[in-house]
Amino acid sequence: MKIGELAQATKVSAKTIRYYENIGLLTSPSREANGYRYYRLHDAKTLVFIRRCRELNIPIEDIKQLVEVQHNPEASCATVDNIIAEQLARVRQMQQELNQLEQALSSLLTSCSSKQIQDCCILQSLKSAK
Amino acid sequence: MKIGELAQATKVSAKTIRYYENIGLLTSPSREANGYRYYRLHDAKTLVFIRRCRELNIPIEDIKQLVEVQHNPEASCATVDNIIAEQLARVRQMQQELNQLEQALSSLLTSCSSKQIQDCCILQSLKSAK
DNA sequence: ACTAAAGGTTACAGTAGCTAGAAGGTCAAG
DNA sequence: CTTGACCTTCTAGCTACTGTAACCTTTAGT
Repeated sequence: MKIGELAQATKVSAKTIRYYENIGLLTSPSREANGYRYYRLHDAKTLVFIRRCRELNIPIEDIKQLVEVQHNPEASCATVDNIIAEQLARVRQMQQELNQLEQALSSLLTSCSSKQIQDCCILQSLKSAK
Repeated sequence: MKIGELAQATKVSAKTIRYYENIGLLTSPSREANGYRYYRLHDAKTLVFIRRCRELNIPIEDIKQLVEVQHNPEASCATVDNIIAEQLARVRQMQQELNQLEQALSSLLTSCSSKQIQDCCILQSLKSAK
């Protein structure tokens, strides 16, 4: 299949597919006589795997490892485990930070009933200490 | 004060201060005879305001508006209100997405007790449809 | 046969918000 | 007089793409 077809099949844009090849996340496919990239079913599978990982916000460098580790089926499962655990920790950290942010912003928003900048409580809050 | 002193006083790195000047978030300060940047108290206040906004993850373009609007104290408060409301909406959106992510990752993590990649349930989950 | 649209190719630049590094000038202390 | 801590400018790198330009190939319609 050509890159456009692969893009449609996997819901990853052609641009992104070329980008993934560029950075070495996808192996370079063979080319047709006209220079067009020619993909097999296997490539589609890999690409869908990659898309799922990206939807989970797993960084590309980690996805590289996940893809590579699948090439030797006797490798230990620990790598996979570690990567997922790390992502989970990252996500939980972000959740905490976002909760604090939500607090701060929503208390800012409820505080101001002024019409003019000079009396704006929001700005006052942002100027003064935490 | 020189840039290093300003950096210490505001807890914004000198590098970042120059960057802010570059992108037009901070106005260019006057220079001493040797070419060093020379800052006043006012600059420190502005910079602290900016730091607080950044801690709330407010994008630089929005902070620009918040800084500018303070120059005419009779302007309407609505701009400020809108910006904060927008940020809050963004944060709440991210909270939702992160919650889903957390769900997905933590259910992945509890699922695998295999030792070898070929039997790894995590990879299996990532390969199959949602 | 001609043409226009829809695909493909490369390469370079831009996004956000910095951070790191190189190569050099200035200043105070020992 | 030299060392070290500052300061200066400029360029490049980070993540994960996306946009744009300039060009080539294939396919469908007239």
